[in-house]
Amino acid sequence: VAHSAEAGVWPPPGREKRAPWPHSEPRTRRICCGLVSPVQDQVVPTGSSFSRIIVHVDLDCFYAQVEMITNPELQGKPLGVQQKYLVVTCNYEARKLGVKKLMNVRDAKEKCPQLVLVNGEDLTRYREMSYKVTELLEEFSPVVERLGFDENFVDLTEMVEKRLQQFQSSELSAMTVSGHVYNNQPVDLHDILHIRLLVGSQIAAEMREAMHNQLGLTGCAGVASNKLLAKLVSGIFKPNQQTVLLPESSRDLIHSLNHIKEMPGIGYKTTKRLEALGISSVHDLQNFPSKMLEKELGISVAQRIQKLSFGEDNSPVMPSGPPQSFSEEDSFKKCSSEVEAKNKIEELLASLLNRVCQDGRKPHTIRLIIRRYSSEKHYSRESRQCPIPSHIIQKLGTGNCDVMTPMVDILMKLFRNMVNVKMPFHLTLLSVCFCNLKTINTAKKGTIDYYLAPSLSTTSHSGKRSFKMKDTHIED
DNA sequence: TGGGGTTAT
DNA sequence: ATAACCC
Repeated sequence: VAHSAEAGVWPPPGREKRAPWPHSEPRTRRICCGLVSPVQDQVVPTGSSFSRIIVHVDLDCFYAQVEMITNPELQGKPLGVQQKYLVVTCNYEARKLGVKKLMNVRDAKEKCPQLVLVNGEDLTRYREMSYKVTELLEEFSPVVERLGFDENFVDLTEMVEKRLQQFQSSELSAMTVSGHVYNNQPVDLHDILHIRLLVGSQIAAEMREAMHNQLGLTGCAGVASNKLLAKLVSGIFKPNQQTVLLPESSRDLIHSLNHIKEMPGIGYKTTKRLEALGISSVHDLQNFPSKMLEKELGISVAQRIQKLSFGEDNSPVMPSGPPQSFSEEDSFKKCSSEVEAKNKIEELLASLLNRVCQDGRKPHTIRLIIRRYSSEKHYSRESRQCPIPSHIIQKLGTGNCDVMTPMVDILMKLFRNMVNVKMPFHLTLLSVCFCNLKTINTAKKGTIDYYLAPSLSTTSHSGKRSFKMKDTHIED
């Protein structure tokens, strides 16, 4: 919330207009009587304490679980989910036999000849189940942030406060934790922070119960005072267990990390740069001179990750709402002709059109992404994007109009803008992305909303355009 | 490494 | 448009 502190409102600017979807409950809210903490410069709810109660919910081997629900005969057998030549995830039977995530299919079969493999390149069922989980959690409390398909953060601060207000003081001595306590730390029922975290652990248990009863899914949960700590503590007891972190054990938790690369928020690149500075442990990062770190990484990254090293994370749980983009991609050994590329692009686009149709909102931008073959060189993608012409946007929801042909034409223009088709080329990935999604305008003519609503179909009479001007220009 | 996602610059 | 991060 740091960037919206001056406005003093929830949610931060830019997120508040997101559509109420998949159901009509508000996805955003204003924290009642919010105030700005002089310490953290953050909007927080008023109440007995400034500290938040956050739960991180992490499904066990999610794709494998979905496959076992789809085909119950797979239950009890070692199961791997395959994408191309990789086992991207596997169930616990397979893990016991030595199969690891992202293991080569050949290595996995060698380790575990009985391994059953199912193809998981089509994410449709995983995506659908993923949103069912998020929706279920939103029923507990509307502020839910997705991280990938199988993890969610929920801000339980208000829910815990409400439960405590209903509480009889006579019940206090009977308060118990649900699940594990990190480090087996004793609970102090006189400590309000402990009490609030215990209530959080009870809500987390109810969430996991609901996931199991209503969706048949198991998972872990971690309860703590911020997202970083909740995420770290959720993984302590696996699978299908939960853990709460009491404040006195925060230091132990972050120092249980063996290397800074295990810190969520410190990725591949930052790890390399830190290592070049001689920083490899959490301790190293804590003790490194702040000014020097800022010079090396920039003030933003430096301050953020050094706070992380102390277990501090003031980032709010942002309600994810409906997706910001839809994409479909396919990787392959080789694509070296325009016809080949066109066929692949048509496949990707067909799937995307189905998805975008079901969503109801309309994308206003389309993007084509490629990966070129390069021996030994690391991972780089290139993309071109352009606005979707308004006459095509209009046709998007409507069934029998052919929207494929003009869209493929646009995509092939983007393609030729990136790839010189008169020269030999070698691609290993194609991806099509719809983004800049806008809700259909339901504002009534003559109302304020009608005139304030961004135009979806009429020509723009003002000089201002809502899209960015660096979009590639596609001539008809 | 796959097939997705997000935000910041 | 790219680069970083997440799963």
